[in-house]
Amino acid sequence: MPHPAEKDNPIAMVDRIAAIINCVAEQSSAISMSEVARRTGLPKSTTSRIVHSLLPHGLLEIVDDELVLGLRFFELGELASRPRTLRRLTYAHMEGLRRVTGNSVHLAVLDGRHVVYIEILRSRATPALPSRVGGRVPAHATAVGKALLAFSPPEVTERIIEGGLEAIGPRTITDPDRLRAALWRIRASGIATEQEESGRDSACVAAPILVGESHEPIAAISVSGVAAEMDIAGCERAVRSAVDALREQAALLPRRGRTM
Amino acid sequence: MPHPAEKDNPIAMVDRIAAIINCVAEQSSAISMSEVARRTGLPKSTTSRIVHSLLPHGLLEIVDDELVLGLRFFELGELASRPRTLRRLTYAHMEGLRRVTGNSVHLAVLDGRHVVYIEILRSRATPALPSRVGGRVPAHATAVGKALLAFSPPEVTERIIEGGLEAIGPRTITDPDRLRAALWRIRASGIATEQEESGRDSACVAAPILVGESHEPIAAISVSGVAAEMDIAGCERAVRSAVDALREQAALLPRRGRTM
DNA sequence: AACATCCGTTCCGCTCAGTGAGACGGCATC
DNA sequence: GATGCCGTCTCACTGAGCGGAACGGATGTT
Repeated sequence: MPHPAEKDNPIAMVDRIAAIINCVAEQSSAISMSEVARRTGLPKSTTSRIVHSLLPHGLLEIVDDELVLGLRFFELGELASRPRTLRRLTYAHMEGLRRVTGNSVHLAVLDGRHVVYIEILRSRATPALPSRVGGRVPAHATAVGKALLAFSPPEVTERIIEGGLEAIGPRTITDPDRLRAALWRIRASGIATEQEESGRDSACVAAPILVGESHEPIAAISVSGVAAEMDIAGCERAVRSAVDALREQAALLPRRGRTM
Repeated sequence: MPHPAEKDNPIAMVDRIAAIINCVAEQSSAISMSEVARRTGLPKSTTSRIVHSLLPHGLLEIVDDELVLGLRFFELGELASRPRTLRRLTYAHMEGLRRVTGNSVHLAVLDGRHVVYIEILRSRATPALPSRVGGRVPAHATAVGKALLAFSPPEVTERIIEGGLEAIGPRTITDPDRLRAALWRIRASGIATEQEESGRDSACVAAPILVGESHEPIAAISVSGVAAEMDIAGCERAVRSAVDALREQAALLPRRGRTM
């Protein structure tokens, strides 16, 4: 669930369509129409009608009498400008970080209470990471997320804290005041770290890419690896120099979009 | 325009939504709301209302008071199962083709009268290709497209021919009977070639990935490069052995989805 | 200053697009 | 042949969505 559907939407139809698409998307494999109807709470006849309206646009497809996301999403995903330009402009620096540190490098943006991974460069030294391009993880439980939250407007962070801090790793920060303190220190140092907060044995060093006079955090870059094997200080220096270099391209970097 | 919107849709709302999204997608940069209203022919008030319903779902974003595709499309694009499994299963063979031939390798599927590129491995020998992952090109003008059409049901091909054969390269086949003859030969040989049909100096050798007893063409792989420098016969052999190897994974390969 | 555009948003009475309970036919499984 | 689940279709009802018009703001023009 990306956005908590804030207010009452003037067009209920859009919410129904989104519910169906999200339902199909959440399912890793295919899903039957009745199952979609059951999970969304929509009547079967309504579900059937909407699904058949989405098919000719390529937004959904039927494979073996079951629903999957359509090819059109693949196309539109490649056209989405923000992730694409972000990828393009940061790629060289990410590749450099991987080479220098020998660890995996992540690029993520903040979206509601989650971070979404835009690009991941994997290293042999840090295999089997659960992260996935396009994947979504609670922001407070990752270094990139904390880096972004630390420089976001306070009300954004508070809203997330109020929503509850779910533990996803052995040492995820779940106490509001501990998180506030951590964010404060990150805001002072410009660097966020994480150890076993997002998963067992994980460690991560991240920094936000800040642009403009308002220091808007448009994305964050991290270096992550196995906790015991990482040179934290070295990674900090490397990440810091990468985001500093990126600030010089600030004019080209895509701003965060409003979604409300 | 992906699909010609075949029949009258029972839900007009979906068509409006799709029209707006397609309009934003076609624009490489951002686009104003009034401009969307103008191009789609929708009233301004209607456009405004629908756009504001799409925002909270992350399907659209507002950047500098202009519309762009939302982050959600990026996420959903990465989740679309057909392109993703196709990519994963063919990657090793594509990489092998690039190594052996030294040229660029394309993977594409048929969608209506176009092919959509699912994966592209570029080679230094063939720079500056206009093709793009997620990009869309008229099927009859490319080797991959002809490979797919040759093994598609005749009515599919005839529908495309009836729609007119647009020229996009110096030697694009625009005559219906010449195309029918070409497809016939491709169907016999299992290999499609192309020289300056999709662009100046381009040359391409493609073969369809056929699965099942019905020989359903789920995708096609091609090797492309500069016309004058290519070893056509060598590429044919290489491509043929790649798709033959892929047929053995037939059970894992994703079927084409129905969209009607 | 006054005027002219063009922008996006909001208002509000009308109406037809979309609803959804229920019936239906098909296809397994018991 | 009975039961259960599937997806589709029908159809009378109604309220969700429509869209012309008015509005307020930003920007440019004379």
